[in-house]
Amino acid sequence: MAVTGDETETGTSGDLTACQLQNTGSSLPQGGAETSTQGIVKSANPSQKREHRLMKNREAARECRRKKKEYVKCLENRVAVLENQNKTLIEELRSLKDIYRHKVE
DNA sequence: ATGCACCCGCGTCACCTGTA
DNA sequence: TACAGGTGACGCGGGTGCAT
Repeated sequence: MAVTGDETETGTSGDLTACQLQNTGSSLPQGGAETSTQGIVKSANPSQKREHRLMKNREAARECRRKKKEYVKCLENRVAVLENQNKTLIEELRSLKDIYRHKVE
């Protein structure tokens, strides 16, 4: 059979998982005694806490968008690969039908 | 040059979910 | 149960292409 000239095999090929939008789980080391997650002192005043929260969220949003963009790009690549694969298979089917027709004639 | 529509990235808020 | 992180939704400002 051999899908000619295609790097991926038929069906759900391996790199599907490469497009998964997963949590990288930034694994922040839980800080020691007085600090919360990232250096902000637990006893910080409310406005400091708010600033810190906004800053963290800002970064989180940036990262989230970056990952989403990467994910979309990955899906687009996969679409391109599958479209090529589809074309190749259609072509193969066509030539097999041709061969078969000549045999029965 | 200018007005307009469209796109993109950003910051913020609100909500959800997982974890200690 | 409080807290932190991820993400959808919203509004805003700047860049770009196009018609006038």
